[in-house]
Amino acid sequence: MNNRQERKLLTRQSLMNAALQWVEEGQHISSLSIREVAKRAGVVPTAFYRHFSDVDDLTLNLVDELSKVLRQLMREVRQNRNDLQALIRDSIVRYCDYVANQRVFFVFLAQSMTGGTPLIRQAIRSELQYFANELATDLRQLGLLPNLDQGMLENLAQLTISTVANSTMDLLDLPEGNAGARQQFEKRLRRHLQLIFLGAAHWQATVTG
Amino acid sequence: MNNRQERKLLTRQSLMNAALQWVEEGQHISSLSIREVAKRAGVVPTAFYRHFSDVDDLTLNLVDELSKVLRQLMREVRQNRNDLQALIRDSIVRYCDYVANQRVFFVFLAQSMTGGTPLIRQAIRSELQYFANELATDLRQLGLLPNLDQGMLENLAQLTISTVANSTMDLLDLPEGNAGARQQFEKRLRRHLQLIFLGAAHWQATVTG
DNA sequence: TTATTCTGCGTACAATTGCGCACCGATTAG
DNA sequence: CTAATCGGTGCGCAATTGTACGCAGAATAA
Repeated sequence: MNNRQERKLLTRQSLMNAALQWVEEGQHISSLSIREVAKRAGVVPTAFYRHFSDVDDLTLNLVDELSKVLRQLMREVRQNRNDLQALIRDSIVRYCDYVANQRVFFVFLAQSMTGGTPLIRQAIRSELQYFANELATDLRQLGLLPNLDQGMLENLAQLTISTVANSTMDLLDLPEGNAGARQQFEKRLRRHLQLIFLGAAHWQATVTG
Repeated sequence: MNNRQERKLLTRQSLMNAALQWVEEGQHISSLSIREVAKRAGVVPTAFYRHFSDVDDLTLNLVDELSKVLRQLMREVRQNRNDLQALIRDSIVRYCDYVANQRVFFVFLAQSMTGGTPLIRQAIRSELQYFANELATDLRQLGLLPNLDQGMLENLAQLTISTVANSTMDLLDLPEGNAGARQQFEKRLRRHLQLIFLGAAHWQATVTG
């Protein structure tokens, strides 16, 4: 047979996919049993333990795995532009498209952001912080917002990322195939980001609290 | 014996408290079984069905129940002020205090916001929208931000509410008893809200996208 | 080659699960 | 006072759960 590591990685992927499938059916990952996920992966229950110690462990690895993919997405969404308005608009459109095409993915992450163990939540928080840092770097390089010091730039980036991240569940819950609702959502999110960046553009030492 | 309805309401409360206790122990509400919650409530399993059809039903009622309490809190946090900066600062402090004193409460709501059934998520969304509307009304009455039309005022309120709501999980995950981290959190949230309201103050027809 | 190390399989068992049923005793309605 | 109502009890049963144990056969190491 093939390389043993490959085989192992394959069933590992099967288990992870089975877990995502569970989430896709509207279930919460925490209500997934070892037997159930093993059955869906086409594996005997005890085989599960060759890969993960329990469901929480699987979940944590799933977060790590999906984080890699997310970073790839973020690299694609990043784009050099000088027009902040167009940047906001295009980024939103791209992001929404991606979310729509990778529903399970984001449902799972949204669930885990508030539902997992503290360890899992921490992992997702780190990931969001990573994105915020990348955004802050981009914004600095673009040279817009020269009035912001490093600290405020980071605050701005954090707020931006968390605003987008936390709007994701709303996006996921939109009735599918309803283009109107989708456009309305995008417009609202755009307004929110515009508000934030407008505030950033006017930030001065005036606010000292 | 006492009034029958009172007795019934009492065990109903017991069941709800038992469910919250489950969450308090770090478990997710979706992994709660009827037998478990009944045991904790000091009731036989089948008695559960006299009150709820299943755990989802209990969860939904729990959301409704807690929403009432939340509205009460919000009324307390509301306060007439003319100084926007002080309003932001004080509201944050009050909110954080409340969250710290009612942990389970908010952990449960945060969980359900992303983890529950679509119905439950919808219920929480409605609640947040209610708060946003109240905030919008308040802002209008305060007469600050006369430059915003009704639509943008609602956008501002939505963004504010969701920013606070979504920062709650971060607050809950702060190491307890660490006043420094707590202050740092409050400062960050304050900066975020300041950014938003600064943007609102400068909002004009300039942005038309 | 031989020996070892894996990975998945099958069985097994006690604990827990949802839920149906009959029952009982107190409250309430007539 | 009588009878219906209704919330809680107790039992039972089939299904599902976590996890321990030994086994087999392939990949790897010697």
